[in-house]
Order: sequence, then C-alpha cells, then structure tokens
Amino acid sequence: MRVGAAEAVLAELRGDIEAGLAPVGSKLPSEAALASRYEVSRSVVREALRSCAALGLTETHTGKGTFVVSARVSGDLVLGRYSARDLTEARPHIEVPAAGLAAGRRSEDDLATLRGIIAESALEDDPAARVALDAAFHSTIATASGNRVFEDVLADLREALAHQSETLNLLADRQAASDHEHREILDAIEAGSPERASAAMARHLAAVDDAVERLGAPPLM
Amino acid sequence: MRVGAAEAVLAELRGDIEAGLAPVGSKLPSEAALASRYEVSRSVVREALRSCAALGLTETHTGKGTFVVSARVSGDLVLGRYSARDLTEARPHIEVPAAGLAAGRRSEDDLATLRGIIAESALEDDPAARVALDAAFHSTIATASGNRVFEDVLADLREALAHQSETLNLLADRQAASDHEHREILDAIEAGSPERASAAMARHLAAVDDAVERLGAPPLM
DNA sequence: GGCGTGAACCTGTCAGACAGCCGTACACGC
DNA sequence: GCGTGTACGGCTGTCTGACAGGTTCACGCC
Repeated sequence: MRVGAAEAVLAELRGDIEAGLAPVGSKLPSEAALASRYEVSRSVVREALRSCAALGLTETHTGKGTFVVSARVSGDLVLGRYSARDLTEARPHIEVPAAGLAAGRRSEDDLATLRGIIAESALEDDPAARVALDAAFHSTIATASGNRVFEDVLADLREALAHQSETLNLLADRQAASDHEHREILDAIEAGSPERASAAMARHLAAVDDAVERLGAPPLM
Repeated sequence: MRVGAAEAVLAELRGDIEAGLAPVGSKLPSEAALASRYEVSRSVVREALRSCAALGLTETHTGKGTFVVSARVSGDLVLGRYSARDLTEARPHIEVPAAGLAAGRRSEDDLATLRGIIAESALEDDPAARVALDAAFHSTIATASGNRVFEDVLADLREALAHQSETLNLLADRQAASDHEHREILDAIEAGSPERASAAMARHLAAVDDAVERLGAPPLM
C-alpha cells in the first residue's frame, strides 16, 4: 500500500495524455487494467480518473470505458461556453498585443518554428491540415509573446473555436491571402517591430472576420 | 445503491461551496459524515472530493480533513502561475476593452451596482474592505461588458492578483484618487461612451501601476 | 441472412478493514 | 507548577471482494 499513490497515478495519466501518448479520442485501458499496470487498487485508479474528468481531460461512460477528450486541461473556458460573438470580440484584444510582444521578445527558436509552419502551409492542400497549421502559427505567436496569460487565454479561445469547425472549408479559398498575411506578421516579428506586428495581426484578423462574414458563417480562426 | 450518486454528491458539494454555505477556509465534514449525510458510501464521497480538489475548490490533508480553498472553479489560471509582469502586462488589454463594451451595453442593474460600490467605498475606511470593493467594481464592469470571455479571464486574473496582497496596504493612500477614477469610469459608462470609458479605465490602470511602481511593490489591482 | 440470446467486459457502487497522520488530553516525571 | 511524553480518537489513504447494470459482440437458432 503506497501512500500518495493516487496523486502519482494522476500525474502519470495526465502526463501521458498531455504528451500525446493517449491521443484525443482514444480509449484508456480499463480501470482494472490500469490498476494492475500501476500496481494499485481500482479505488486509486478511479479517484485519479475522477480528477482527470474534473480537469476536462477525459470522459468515462458506464460500460464502455474512459476516453480522452482533450490533451490539455482547459480551465474554466469550456467548449461551447462562449458565443461566436464573444469570441470574435475578444480575440483581437488578445492576439494583437500578443503579436506586438512577440516582436519585442522573439527568440530564434520561435522564428524558426513560424518559418517552418508558413513553408509547410504553402505546400499543403488538405484543408484540415491547413487549419491545424494555422492554429499552430497563432499559438506559436502566443508562446513567443513570452506572457503566459496571453498564451493560456489564447489556447482556451482556440480550443473553443475549434468546435465551430463547420466553417473550416468555407475558408479554403482564403488560403493564399492567409499565407500572405501570416508572412507579413512573421516579417514584422523578425524585424522586431511591435507596431508593425500588431498592425499586421490586426489586419489579418479583420480580413478573416470579413471573409467569414461574407460567407455568412460563424467565425473561425 | 443509487447510480449517478457521485455526480449528485459533487454537484451538492460544489453548490454549497459556490453559494458560500461552506466559506473559504472552513473545514468540510469528514468523509464518513458526508457519506452518512448523503446516504452513499465513502468511496462515492471520496471521488466527489477528488473532483472538487481537481477543480481547485478544496484541498484535503491526511489526518486533518478537507478544507475549502476557493469558492469558484479557477480554470487553468492557478494561483501564482503568472508572474507579476505577465499580469500587469495583460490586464489593460482585457479591462480597457471591457470598459468600452460595458459603456455600449450597460444595463440599469449594472449601473446601480457600480453606483452602490462607489458610494460604499467613499464611506469605508478599512483597507481590506476597500480592496474587496475595488475588486467588486472591476468585476462588475467585466460582467457589464456582456462578454463572458472578458468576464472569465478577468475573474481569473483577479484571483491571481489577490494573492499578492502584501501590496494592499501600500495603496491605501490612493483611496481618494482611486475613488475619483472609478467615478470617471462610471460616468463614461452611464453616458454610453465606449471611447471615454476605455480611456478612463486606461488612465485608472496606468495610475495604479504608477503608484505601485513608485512604491517599488508588485502590482495589485 | 436476420435476429435474439447470452457471455464477457466494463463502469458504478457498496461494505468492511487496516495503516498512517494529526491533534488533544491525560498522566507521568521533574 | 510545568513541561514532556504517551496513548487515544478521529481522519484520510488504500486495499479487497462483491454485486448491479450498461455495452458489445459472437454464437446459434430460425
């Protein structure tokens, strides 16, 4: 009987999920299997799984098992909690200053990542993959801002937005435009100009919003 | 054996805590007592408490019991997770637009609340009580913005800020100035002018930051 | 082939038990 | 009188074994 086992199991599970070892959508082993793997009783496993569920990482269904529903703990900002209007309204206030900060604090690593994403995006035709790359671009900028508040808030917003994926395909024709705007943002960040970076990000967001509105669809990225 | 009991117990506990029936700092009844009160087994109570803990509402200490540590689920933004710099940097980008939105969407209820807070603050001498009123003022504006994103983010930021309470007393001499600035913000909101409201909020935050910096202390409200 | 039945597996809950931590109160020694 | 130490009761942490009820799938019957 190891005291503290429950926390250890929780840490283990959470680590696996956040590291992607248990991808979103996958099914975790049964409680009994986990208990035997970690050499603890099923009670301990159940309490750990309860914590995972409370953190929004997993959902467990009677008779079926427990499934990974998110790879990161999404705090208070739960899916669908925000209206499209709220999201559209809030996003510029987070992303624009984040781009400005990124320009002031850019690291070579972040720049390399951004360049890589843009290059990859130019070659990519699959709309779903392009959406993922767009998400990666924006989230890298949040990281590059060096401010965890922006980083976290943006991650939550993006997660909420990801569930309005019906809009995705409608934006396929913006591919070239979006690539160009991303390029401008990256240029400004590379140049170390917060003003230009903020302005470029603001233009990009406005352009996306415009396109979405023209299409009469809920907002997306 | 009632199936779904665990969720019911969790809802009950969470409701009590959020409603203030179990104030922050208080000790919950023992697991055995809760089990008997809700007529479930201790396993069920333990799993519910695990969820509460994962949500950040409670902490349980071996041999002592479980204690309420927060009255609201604080998402990802956990105490101390953000540096003072991050918070100071992010706050204006949230609060300033929130004030602008509040001016555009103000309701009579919100206005009445804000007026009440200002009136109360003028009469209040106790620094701790004034801090609470200040928090209430800013959080009411977030509510009045009509945007849940701002509302939630601000609630989290405020919670994080609340733990830098050493700074509190240092700002006592700003009482009159702060009251005046709050008044200006309220005036602008009452007038329905987003520009004036945003500007007034920006001035207020800048003034507070200035005062804090002059005192050489970490930022607060 | 279609359909129903049952077995296998899974989660949800229960009851009882014991180990270890914590605070307190009582008794002992100084 | 005072301080120390010890024993005790209460609490959490974990374990074990059991049963109910949901889910899935394969087998066998029609």
